[in-house]
Amino acid sequence: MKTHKSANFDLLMLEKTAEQKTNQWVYHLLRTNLLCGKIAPGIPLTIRGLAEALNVSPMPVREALHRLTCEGAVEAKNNRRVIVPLMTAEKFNELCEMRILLEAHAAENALPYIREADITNLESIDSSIDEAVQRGDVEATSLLNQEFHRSLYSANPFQIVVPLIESVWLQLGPFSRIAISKLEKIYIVDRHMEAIDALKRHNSFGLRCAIEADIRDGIASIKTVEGIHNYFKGVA
Amino acid sequence: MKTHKSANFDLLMLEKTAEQKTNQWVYHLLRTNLLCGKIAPGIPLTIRGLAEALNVSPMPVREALHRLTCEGAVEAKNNRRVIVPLMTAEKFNELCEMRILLEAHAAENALPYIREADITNLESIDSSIDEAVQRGDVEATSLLNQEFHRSLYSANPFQIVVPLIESVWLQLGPFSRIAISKLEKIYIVDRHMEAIDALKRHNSFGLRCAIEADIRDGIASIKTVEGIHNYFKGVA
DNA sequence: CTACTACAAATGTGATCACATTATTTAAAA
DNA sequence: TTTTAAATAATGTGATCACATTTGTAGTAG
Repeated sequence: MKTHKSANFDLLMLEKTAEQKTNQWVYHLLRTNLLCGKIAPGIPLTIRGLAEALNVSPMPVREALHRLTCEGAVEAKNNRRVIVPLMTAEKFNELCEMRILLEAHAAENALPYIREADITNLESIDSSIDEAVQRGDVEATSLLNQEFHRSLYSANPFQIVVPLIESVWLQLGPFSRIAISKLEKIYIVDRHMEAIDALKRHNSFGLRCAIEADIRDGIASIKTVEGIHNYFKGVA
Repeated sequence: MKTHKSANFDLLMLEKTAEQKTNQWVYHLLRTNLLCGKIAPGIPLTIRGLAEALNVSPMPVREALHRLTCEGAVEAKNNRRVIVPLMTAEKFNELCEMRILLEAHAAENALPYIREADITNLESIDSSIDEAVQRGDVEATSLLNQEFHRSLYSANPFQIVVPLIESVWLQLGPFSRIAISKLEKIYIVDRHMEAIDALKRHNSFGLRCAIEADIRDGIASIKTVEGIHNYFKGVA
């Protein structure tokens, strides 16, 4: 029996597919948990603790944590601790501006490559989001929402912006969860529908507006949350 | 005597400072070599080969290569090879657009935080660039040029965009070297001077224009290079 | 001379260990 | 009871090893 420190992480597990290496599995698992806000800011993530919690050797966890660090998802303090970074109001604003800047650009540059199959796919994802919202599944809603955006931007085969966008998402992680959990169903669906309509009409400006509005809706909904200030830095 | 594979990498060495860990040293060394184009696209980078060339154990190289992979500086093929990715015309255009988008934004958001000390620092860097250009030192010019831009954008203490910009730089790495090597001295200095002037006058739009022009000059100079097509994918 | 097969070398991944550094607990003193 | 100091536990880093997979090279058959 390990008498270590009872590393009880409350993680949502993913099954490890056969073709993916252990480090990829660990990376995607941690990443998913960060993106849907399952790991709270401030608590330290340790290599050995996670390794024990996931029943793997420390090595894959080490690589996954390093990768998440360089993507900005977690922060390596100088005192040898890795934590989910605390949010500040200024950083939050910068991240939101960055989302709009990058995603509006990505959407416009994806538009010329959109085919009917892509639109069908997006509509399918959107209806999945609808289901997830109706059954109150916050994690699924958050992840499906990201899949919607990523699928749209990835239609451009020469795109290099998605990794940058995902880095921003990772840094917004815990907050996007709050946003989605408080979000009225109507807003999300509407904006995604607007985006799909713009795609069908090859309307570049309309697409940009829909994406921007979708993001701003999320931001606005965050700011209406009652105890939102408690999630910012400086408050325990 | 190791009879391995004579891993002769032509790297420009950096001295390992006392306070930095081995993996950080390896990372910065490889990064610097990639940024100034010392490592040509296509050739495979191996953990053991680099470890032998740098006289370190494979472990720090492993971490450095993983980090560079997730930053897009090198590409991990599905067969187990890590190479400097080959450039395509479309990808090049996307990267250039991304530079302008991100750096113009970064410059504008840095402007309110610029102090006289920052301007003095930028002028100092600019004169160093001048010296490097005059003595024909391509690597130094490339690195100093990046330092100019990074220093400018980093004036904003809440900035989160510099890591994204650096990722784009890394992906443009080998090409920026070509650009700088062919660049007329006048252009660089002029644009940087324009930027500094705009800073002094707190002229946001002027700053944006100067940065955009600086980037576009670099792109334009690349496109005038004679054998530039040889550096794109598809040509040996 | 070319194409396919088998053997050998090399590679990335994961595991385990040693060590210096840091965090946490325990004990003592005020 | 509070503060300080020593001792103990835990951590990240780097090194080495084992193993499955892939690459590269001879060697053979056609």
